[in-house]
Amino acid sequence: MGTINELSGVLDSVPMDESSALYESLRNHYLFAGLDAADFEQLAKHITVTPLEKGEVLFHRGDDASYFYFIDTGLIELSLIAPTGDKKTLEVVGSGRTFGEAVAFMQGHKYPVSAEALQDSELCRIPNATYVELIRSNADASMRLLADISRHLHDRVREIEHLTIQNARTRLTSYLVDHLVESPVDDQATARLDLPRHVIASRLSIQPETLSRLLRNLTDEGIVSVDDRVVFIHSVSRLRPYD
Amino acid sequence: MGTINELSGVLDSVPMDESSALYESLRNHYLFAGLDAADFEQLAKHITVTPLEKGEVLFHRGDDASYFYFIDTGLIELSLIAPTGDKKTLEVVGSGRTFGEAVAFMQGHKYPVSAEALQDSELCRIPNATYVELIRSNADASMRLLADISRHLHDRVREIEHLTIQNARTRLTSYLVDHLVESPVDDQATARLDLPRHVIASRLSIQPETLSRLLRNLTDEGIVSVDDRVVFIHSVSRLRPYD
DNA sequence: GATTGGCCTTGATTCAGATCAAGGACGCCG
DNA sequence: CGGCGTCCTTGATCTGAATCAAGGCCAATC
Repeated sequence: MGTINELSGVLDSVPMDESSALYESLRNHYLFAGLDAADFEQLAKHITVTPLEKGEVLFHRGDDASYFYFIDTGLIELSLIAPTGDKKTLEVVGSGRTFGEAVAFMQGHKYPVSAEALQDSELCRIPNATYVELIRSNADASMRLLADISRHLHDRVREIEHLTIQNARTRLTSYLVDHLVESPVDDQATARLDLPRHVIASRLSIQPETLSRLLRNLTDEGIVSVDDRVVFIHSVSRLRPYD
Repeated sequence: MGTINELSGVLDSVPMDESSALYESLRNHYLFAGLDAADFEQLAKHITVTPLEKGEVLFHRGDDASYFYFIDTGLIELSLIAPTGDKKTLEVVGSGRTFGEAVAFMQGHKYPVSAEALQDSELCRIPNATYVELIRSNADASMRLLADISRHLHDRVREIEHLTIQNARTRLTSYLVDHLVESPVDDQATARLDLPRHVIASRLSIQPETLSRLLRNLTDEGIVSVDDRVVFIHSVSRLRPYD
């Protein structure tokens, strides 16, 4: 697994093409939609596009944070890493989403998590300082950013809840209902496990072996059927008895 | 343990006295310091003062959130409560601090935690809507609020780190060094356990029995001495070998 | 077709921390 | 003084999930 830092990454990065589809999708992202055209154009001048290969680390926890990122294509894992090497995946972020934007306002300006590519990816690198300057004078964008960061905060509170007052099995069943391909019909539904098992296990704060055993238990109890990455849920209500 | 809701609480609440020391301490709080005098005066008209007795619940997780709070005196516990009745204390907030301010920007406007008084307390109730309206037109206050909520977010990430890649003993030693009465001298220091043991245990996501045993282990190993609420640390470096 | 390596599952065992049960130690109140 | 409630500690036992160890499955490569 290679490691790059933000500086070396700059070597591969190029200015963003101002007439690209990427430019438009950034423009429409809710963190930028509140900016007026002139402001956004100004910001765009400072945005560069960088590729990141699968397995490469964009930044480590504790690195100085001068940028946040928008994912054009690919998949980025945000995680905490113990001195022992154990890893806890906090979040996996995909195309069209941003990560690292909350760090711009933290004292110290260090990333609180590490970021690694789970797939070959294309990222837009947005300088914190420029963005902060712009939204300072833009109430609409400020409000959107406040809502965005508040949502992150709420997500973390839910995560802590799962970790402390729920057990591994409940975390898995929550994960399953959060990943349904469509709404349940007739108390039945299908979930897709679109990530490697070990990444899902880390997200749930369990070992891959435990994930395997829990899925087996649910299968043995006749609650689900597992076929590779597809989990067919025979009874959502039996899967989640306390809803 | 009594339970009130925000509505019934209103009965006891009174408008804030505009020439009180309380008015000044609110004025100087960083969430309000960014407002100009006229704006703050406007906001103050909507702020009321409410007493809360020890054991009373101010709001439950899931309640509609229309207010956030500033603590004049007292101690408020913010917690998650499982259907089984198990409780996880997320944070204990004391005089001069606010809680619930991030909720104003969340979709749904529900409190993600419950709030209960650990001591008789005096709170200022600040209406979200009024505050949000004011900071919308105040870049400085917006930036402070962004920093505030980002710090909360960072705290939660650290909490998750403690819960997932550290064990109970490490959580306790972290708690101890976070609660030193002054900086270590000569590798020695003193920590105060200012909360009831069961509240500390909940904050650390362990049982009171486990807390007791861990303190005993540290004592047996000669690393600390415990005298009621005071923990004397004979060797900070032995307490925290990985710093 | 054999070999290698990545990924996942399965079984056996261990362990950290919870739970259950039984006392202290203290303050408070009659 | 004795009784009582609250809070904390201690010991014995249990258990959910981790760890250790082995093997299965499949795709890529030679």
